[in-house]
Amino acid sequence: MTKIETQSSYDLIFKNINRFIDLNQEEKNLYISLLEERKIKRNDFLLKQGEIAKYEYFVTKGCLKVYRLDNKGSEHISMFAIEDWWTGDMSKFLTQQPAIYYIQALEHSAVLQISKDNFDLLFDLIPKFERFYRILYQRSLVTYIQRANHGIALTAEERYLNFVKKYPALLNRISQKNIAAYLGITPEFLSVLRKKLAQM
Amino acid sequence: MTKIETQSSYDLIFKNINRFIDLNQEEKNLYISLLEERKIKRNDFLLKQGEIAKYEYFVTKGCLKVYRLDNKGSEHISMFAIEDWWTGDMSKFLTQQPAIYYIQALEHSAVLQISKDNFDLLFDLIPKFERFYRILYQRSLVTYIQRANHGIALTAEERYLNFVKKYPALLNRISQKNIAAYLGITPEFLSVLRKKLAQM
DNA sequence: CGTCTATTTGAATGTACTCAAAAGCGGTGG
DNA sequence: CCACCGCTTTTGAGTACATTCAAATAGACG
Repeated sequence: MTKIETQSSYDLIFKNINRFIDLNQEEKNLYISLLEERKIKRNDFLLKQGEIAKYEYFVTKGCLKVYRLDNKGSEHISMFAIEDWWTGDMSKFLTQQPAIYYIQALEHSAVLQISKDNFDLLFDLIPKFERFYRILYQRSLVTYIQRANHGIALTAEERYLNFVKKYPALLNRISQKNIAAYLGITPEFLSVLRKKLAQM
Repeated sequence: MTKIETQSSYDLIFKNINRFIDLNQEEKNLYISLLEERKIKRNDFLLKQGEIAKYEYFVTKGCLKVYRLDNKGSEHISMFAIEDWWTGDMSKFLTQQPAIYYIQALEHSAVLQISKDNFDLLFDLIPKFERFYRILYQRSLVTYIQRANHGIALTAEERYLNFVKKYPALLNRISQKNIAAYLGITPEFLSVLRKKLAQM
């Protein structure tokens, strides 16, 4: 039973990787040997600000938020990560410095994590992964360029409508407070917006 | 004379690429054969919204802005690109669809451009470039994640101060109108902010 | 030098925030 | 499985940040 579950979490990550590169069984086994499984209970942290960002994560179950606190103590969510998403504090993972982000579970969750050492090793052992990450980062970049532009160009209402359209599955899974922190507005104002939009 | 100038524009791009990978002379020659040189006069366009985004660009001289127009006709600048920077409309370059961005020269400029066909070919001919772009995109991603967070978390004043700190060289090179369009504020309000900051 | 665009200044307006308090909902322990 | 406690959401009043529109001044390029 445990074995079947384990197998299925690897199935998910290989299906993800297989979008861009093909791995043979030997390469898959090698890759698995570089990963660690980890379960996180609701509200627990995968990473806290100030800790060294030792790992990058692939979510196999549940839902997490990546956020930071500004100097006034307000929370700003950088991304939500659900099943089949990659996450981490990339800037500090690369340099192995203290993280500026918190990563917290919004539901009971499970991830596969890879350490910086193994990440570096990966490219030597299986050079194909250069291609995988090249394409993965390319796509992420497109998303973040758009998000950056939306942040400065759209009103709160337009950003909310865009979120609803882009991530309908997250709407019923994430609290309004967290959605507000993702959109960069107060929960009170999101409440006002939703009321107004419902009346239209 | 022309030959020396040509040589120096390639020097710049190889110095840039050499940050992450080493190329031998044969590989360099092959790479050069995939590039095209192009000069753009001040105010002319490298790309316009609606045109197919055929190329990615490396700036060897001058300064360009990448921007889009919203439904009200307001300009939103995604990035400035000066010497030694890569630019283009990445999302539409990858899919070879009509561009959503304009790319316009703010000064008389020169670029090296690579077509999508040659870009795809590049990874087959010189697989090392997977690594180069993996690292390049990784770093760009860090910048854009931060820019996305700043857009929703910081006030206009904080974003301006951050710009001044991060890109001091661009301050004396780019008009306030364009800086305002980059920061997502009106030129009038930037003028007010600067006056206030000067008095402090 | 002249023209066109950028910048400054000010008044009125709109968008989003803060603070406070009430109502609603959901997870946890019993 | 239910009831309670704590957190989330709603609602409202007052305020701050940033925009719009208009007009005057300054500055840059051909």
